Parts: sequence; structure tokens; C-alpha cells
Amino acid sequence: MQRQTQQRVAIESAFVAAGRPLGPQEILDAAREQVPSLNLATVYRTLKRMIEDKAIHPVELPGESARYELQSAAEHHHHHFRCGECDAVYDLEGCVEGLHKLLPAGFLMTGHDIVLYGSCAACGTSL
Amino acid sequence: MQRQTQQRVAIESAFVAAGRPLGPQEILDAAREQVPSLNLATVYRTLKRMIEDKAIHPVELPGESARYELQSAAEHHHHHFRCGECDAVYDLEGCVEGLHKLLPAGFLMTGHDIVLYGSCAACGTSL
DNA sequence: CTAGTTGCAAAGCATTTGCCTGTGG
DNA sequence: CCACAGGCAAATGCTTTGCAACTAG
Repeated sequence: MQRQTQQRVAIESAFVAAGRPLGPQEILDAAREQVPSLNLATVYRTLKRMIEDKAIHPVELPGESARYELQSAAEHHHHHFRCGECDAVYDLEGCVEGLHKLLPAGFLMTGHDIVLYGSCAACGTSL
Repeated sequence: MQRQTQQRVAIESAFVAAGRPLGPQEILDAAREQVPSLNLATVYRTLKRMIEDKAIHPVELPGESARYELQSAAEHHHHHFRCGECDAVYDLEGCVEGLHKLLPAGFLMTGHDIVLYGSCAACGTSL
């Protein structure tokens, strides 16, 4: 069964407050403002349970460790933007056409990932 | 400068023989058939130098550790296809239009990655 | 010769797990 | 109450690094 512990509440609210994919350390930092004793191991264990419960969804970018976002944010098709300045990842709305034209003959496409890199609005403003 | 050591020769020939992206452990296993004393640390150091020398190129897919392939196989802008049946990774020619339309206001794009998933021609035929 | 290379072992990191205490229901 | 949850620390697994011995040129 699932207990409504203060740790889990803090982690869930960190996701809600952020509105973007977070990594374990980011989650720890944010949730510690509510529960200072929170341990990183607990974050990992809680993330694992939340994934099993389909409360969150992993966001994996090439060459980087996984981030996680609320399942509600993943219920529609979307992609991600990775800021090279602050390392944050943002959700992007929409998609593109013409992916099929990349396929060689005989290949079947069942899904795809698109990741854009650059600088986010916050970082661009401060430059 | 660069020395033509037997270790490096073995690693390079492993890439040539494989003709596909290889991970550090795969490289170690293959190259040890020529140089049994080869150490994994040497593989990592050699890979780093080969990348600096632009002899190889890292291939990073979401949620997986890096593989590497000869630069000659990737001298142009391209993307990847990952077969869910055999786990092989293929290069894809070309790219798509309209990535800019995904950007929120204030965001600047400097690069992108596209990964298509599905089944390759070889696997599709055998099903 | 002798500076770049290697092997080995230890150090780093990120993530996981064991174990015992704490606590939600 | 008491089984699940959490804190802490040790254990992993992968990658990197320090260092002394080795070797290509």
C-alpha cells in the first residue's frame, strides 16, 4: 500500500512546482525545502515507486542521466529542449512532419525522439 | 604525438571489423583477441584520444551508455534508427524541416538529435 | 634514450541495497 | 500496533585518474 508520507508529498509538489523534467538531485534540492532531512536514496526509491504507479515518466536524453516528469505532462505527444547554459530541460509542444522520409526501404517506424539543444529564454535574456 | 602501439592497432581494427557502433566492453572483448593484456582503462583512454583526433565519433542514445563508430561512417549530418528487435543502430541520411516551429519564444536552437525507433529491414523480413 | 603509453589499483560518480529505526493509518 | 517507509552507509557498476613500469621512435 501507499503511505502519504511527508517525503513523498514534498517530492510530488517539487514536480508540480517545477513544471519541467527534473533529475534526482534537482528533486532532492527542491523537496528539501519542505523536508530538510530528505535523503537522496529516498528520492530514488520514491521515483521508482512513482514510475510503477504511473505518476511520473522518465525523460532520457542522449548521453545524460534520466530526468522525470509528471505523467500528466506526458499524456500528449511532445519533445524536449535542453539548455546548454543551465542544463535544464523543457517540454516542447507539437511535432514535425516528414520523419518517414528518413527511413531506408524496409524499415518500419513505431516511434521517435527529438531533442533540441540551445539556450532557453531565461539564459538568453541574461547573456 | 601519436604512437602506433599494438593496443591502439587492436582497437582500431576492432572498429573496422565490427562495422557498427561498439561500446567500451565490446571493444575490449574484440581487441583482446589480438592483445590479451589489454586493459579497459586503456580502451577508455584510447577512445578519448581517438575522439580528439576525430578518428571516431560517439553515438549516444537515450538511456544507454555511449557507443562509438569510425568517423568515416559519420562525416555528414545524420541521425539514428534503433531497431527494437535486434538492438542494432543504423545511420539515417537527411534531416527534417520545421524544427524551429517547436521553439517557445525566447529560445535559441543550436542543434538537435533525432532518433527513430522501430524494426529494421532485416528484422522485418524475418518476422 | 625518453616522452608518450599501459596496467593495475584506487578514486569518482550516480544509483542501488541492507539494515535498523521511525511512523502513518 | 507493525508493516511500510526513510536515513545512513556500504555496495554496485561504469568511467576516470595516479603512478610506476614499459616501449615505440
